[in-house]
Amino acid sequence: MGSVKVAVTIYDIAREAQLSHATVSMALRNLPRIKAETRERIQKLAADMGYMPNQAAVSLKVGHSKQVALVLPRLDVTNQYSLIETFKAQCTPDGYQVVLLELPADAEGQRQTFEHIVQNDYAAVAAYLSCFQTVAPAIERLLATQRPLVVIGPPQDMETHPGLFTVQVDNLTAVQAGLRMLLSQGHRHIAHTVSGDNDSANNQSHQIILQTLREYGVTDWDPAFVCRSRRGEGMIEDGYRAARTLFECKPRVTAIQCQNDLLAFGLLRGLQELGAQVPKDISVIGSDNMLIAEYNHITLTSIDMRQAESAQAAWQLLLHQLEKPDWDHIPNQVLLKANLVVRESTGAAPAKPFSLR
Amino acid sequence: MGSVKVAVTIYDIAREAQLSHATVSMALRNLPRIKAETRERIQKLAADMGYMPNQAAVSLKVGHSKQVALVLPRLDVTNQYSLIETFKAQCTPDGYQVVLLELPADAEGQRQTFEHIVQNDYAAVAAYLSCFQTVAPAIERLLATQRPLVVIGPPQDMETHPGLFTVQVDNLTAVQAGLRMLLSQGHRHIAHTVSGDNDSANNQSHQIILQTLREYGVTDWDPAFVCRSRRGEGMIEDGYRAARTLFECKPRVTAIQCQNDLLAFGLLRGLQELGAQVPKDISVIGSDNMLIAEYNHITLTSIDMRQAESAQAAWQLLLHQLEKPDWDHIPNQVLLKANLVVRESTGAAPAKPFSLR
DNA sequence: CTGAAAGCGCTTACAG
DNA sequence: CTGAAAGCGCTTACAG
Repeated sequence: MGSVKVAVTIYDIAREAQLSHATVSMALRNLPRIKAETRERIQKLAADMGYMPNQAAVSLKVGHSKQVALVLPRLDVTNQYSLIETFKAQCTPDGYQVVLLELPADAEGQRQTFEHIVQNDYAAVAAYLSCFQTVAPAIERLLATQRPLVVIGPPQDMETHPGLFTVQVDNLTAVQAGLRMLLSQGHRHIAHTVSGDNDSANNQSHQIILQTLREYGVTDWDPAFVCRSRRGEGMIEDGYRAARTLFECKPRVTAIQCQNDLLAFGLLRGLQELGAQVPKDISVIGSDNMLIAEYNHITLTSIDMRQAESAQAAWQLLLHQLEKPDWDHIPNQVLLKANLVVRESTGAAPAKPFSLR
Repeated sequence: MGSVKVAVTIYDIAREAQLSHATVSMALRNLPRIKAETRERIQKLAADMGYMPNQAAVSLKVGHSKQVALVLPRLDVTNQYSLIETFKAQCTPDGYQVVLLELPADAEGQRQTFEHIVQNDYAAVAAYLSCFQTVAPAIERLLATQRPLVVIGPPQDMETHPGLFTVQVDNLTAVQAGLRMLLSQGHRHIAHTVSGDNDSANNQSHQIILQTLREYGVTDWDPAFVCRSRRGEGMIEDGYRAARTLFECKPRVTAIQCQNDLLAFGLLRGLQELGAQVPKDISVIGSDNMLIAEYNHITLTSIDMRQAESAQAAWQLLLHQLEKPDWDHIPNQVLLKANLVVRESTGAAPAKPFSLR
């Protein structure tokens, strides 16, 4: 039988130091009330004994921890890489630990995740969302706990709640810029991937596209290209499959705007296998501007969603609220604009649209 | 002033129900000791009042939570995607919440991360590591807390500790298989990327390569191609830069084995810009078998690190230990073998090695 | 400058 | 079947 080693507590230190546990607590927290000499003695003793504060006890007493939850919808993290990195790089120096939570796709899983957050005393919460509506009930629940909460993401369907901070990344302007570029290059039959999901960001992009096409007099063409798009890496495969379907459903297509770079990568491979050349036969635009977009065989025109800046803004909002809470204030909101990054995958419209065999 | 809303506790429910808080607690935990009628009444009341247990209090009392920490070295998660997904998919049905923690590259950051874990009552911990030595002190610290801990990863430098479970993925055999394939295809001047870091997995791969080359009588060639390789997405860029250097440092090279798919992707782009064709002029092997490897313009030969199976094995070990702890047992260990997946980026050696302009 | 006491919200023996 | 009590490890008024 191994001897059961129990964690050392302030009581153990107190006994050893012949002091009260309250004094030990204060000494460890470096309160000036305690004589410098005693403070040092205790701190040394604590270190020697391998003392580590029990955060559950601290949490229970003070009502919150030094942990910040970063909630992400599926960790298809390549495109969220800089978001996570930047967020972490900001929190750490301020003394907070970042904990990542994946938000499942199903409503029940989302409920559970937010329940977990409510039950554990996170100091603050940042959630990256591509669709607000589905998680609205869960968010509501969190808001009741009076802890700083920021929602980051493109959706324009975000609701304003007192106490809810938002960092919105407007991608509609960039989507429109991409479309206008294509139109100016002679494209008329431009497809836009739409997912079956209730993804508001995607829906809004589509509305803008419809509207812009109309402005340019394109009325005999339905841009909606419905294709399955799982979240996460599976999207690559979905894009791959979509290549063939694209020409079947939209025979005259010469350009396509994808909702995601992963989908675009899969699509590029699919197009290659069909013998369609990019951008000679068909132009492709992605979204998220993953680093790999810049290093692909055919570099990918994409939309930079300003992940790093979002993370920065999000943490600033949270930190401000953590340092001087002000709950009866109008919800604070940061707006960023996504950028179109033009690369090799887009070009002049072909004289004749590509067709299968 | 908004009214300060305090969370509802079992005392609030007790008052409302005219019962003791102990009874409420037991009723909520569904103990059969409490009359079914009262149980239901209380549970309904709790739901109506929006009661949520304070996990800090529970933790403090019972000594651990229902959270499992999954520690990953940098969330360059594309290649860890299936690991995370599989792990989560396993824990959730068993009633555990997975929390992701990123292990920083610096020793101090690693210490902090493990300190955080020790201080918070995670039920169990799984850590994916590519190098054991650097985190050994931090692991030591964790082991003292007597909570199930499993280390997943390729490093063969893992130490055995009582109470430490390991899931080792042997990639050496696959690395060797890749090399032998290249040799059999006529390659002799085969490079292998080595990072400056103290990455034991990488070092061991290199030893195997040296040895295998010697077995095949290749003694006039140093395979070591030192190239910077940051972790995370930056690796793509490092690979891109490496293309030019490769031909400068290793003029007769006809094949290269990369330590990571991201590095390989960057390299492929670099090679393309230099006018080197893959695999006609040079063969490339990656590692991790990211999904995108299969959909690249030139599909990438890579090494499948069996991430999903690792995650599965890891959770099985943890769960077993959580259900019937047995600390005085010899450390349990699972061994998986990585697979070489051959695709388009490798082929017969060229008659004449490629050279810059 | 230090200590005794109360309390954060829960669970679990121990009585009744 | 239910309740009163003790205690998990801390922090923070309140006394001295």
